[in-house]
Amino acid sequence: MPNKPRPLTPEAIVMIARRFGLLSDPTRIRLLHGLFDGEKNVGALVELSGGTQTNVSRHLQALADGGIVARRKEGAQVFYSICDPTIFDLCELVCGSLEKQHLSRASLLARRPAK
Amino acid sequence: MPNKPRPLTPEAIVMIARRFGLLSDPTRIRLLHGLFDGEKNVGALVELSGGTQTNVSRHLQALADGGIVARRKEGAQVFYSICDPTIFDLCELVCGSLEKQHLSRASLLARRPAK
DNA sequence: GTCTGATATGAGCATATCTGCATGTTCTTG
DNA sequence: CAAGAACATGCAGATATGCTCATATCAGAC
Repeated sequence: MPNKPRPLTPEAIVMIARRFGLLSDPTRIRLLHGLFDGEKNVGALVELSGGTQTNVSRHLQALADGGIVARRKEGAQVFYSICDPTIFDLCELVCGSLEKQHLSRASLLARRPAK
Repeated sequence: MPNKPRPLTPEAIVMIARRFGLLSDPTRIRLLHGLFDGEKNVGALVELSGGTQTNVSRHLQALADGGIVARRKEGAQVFYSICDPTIFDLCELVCGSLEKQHLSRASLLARRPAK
C-alpha cells in the first residue's frame, strides 16, 4: 500500500489547483522551457516563444505572481528567471507519464499483442 | 548546470499543458485525492467531494479521457480508480514547493531577518 | 413489462481565460 | 527638453470552462 497522502485541507487543494492552472497554458510552458538555461529579458522571450509582446508580458506576470518566476529590472529591461526549479521536475514527470500512456495505447493497436 | 531539458515539440507542449489543465480544478484534485486509497464508485465520490452528481460524473469523465483514471462498470455502478499514480508524485512536489514558498514569504515578514 | 437506483448527457447560463490593439509608463539617449 | 526602446496595462472580443437543471440511459428487482 502506498504512503498516506497529506491531509489536504480545502485551502491547500485550491492552492494546488491554482499552481497546476499556471502550468496549463502552452505559452507559459514554452516560456518556462525557454528560461531553463537562465534568465532572459522579455524581448528575448517574445522571440523565443513566437508570441506577441503583450501576451508574453501578461503570462510572465502570472508566473511571477504565482512565485514560479522572478523579476529583475535592469534599466529599461526586465529579466525573468526560474525561481522554483521543481517546475522542471513536474514537467519531466508529466512527459514520462504521457510517453508511457501513449506507448501503451499504441501497443493496443499493434498486431502483436502487448506483453 | 542542470541537465538539458527534453526537446519539447509544439505538440508535446500542448499535451503537457493539457495534462496540467486536468489538475487545475479543485474538484478534480479532491476526486483524485479521494481515490488515493483505492477505487470508488460515483456515489461514494459524490459524498466524499461534496459536489453534485452531475458535476462529479463530468469531472470523472474528463479525468478518464485524460488517462489519469480508469473506469470499471459493475452492474449499475461505475467504479473509478487511479491508473496514473504519477499524479500523486506531482501533487507531492507541488505541495512541497508551495510550502517552501510560503515559509520563505513568512520569514520576510518576521522581526528576525531570514537566515 | 413497470419501477427504482446509479450514472451519463444535452442545453443554457455565468464566469474565467486568452488574445490583440491601443495606450501608458519608465528608462535612456541626444 | 524630445524621441525612441522596452515593458506593462486598460479595454473589448472570442473562446473555454465549470455549474445546474432536466432528461436520458442502463441494470437490477419485482
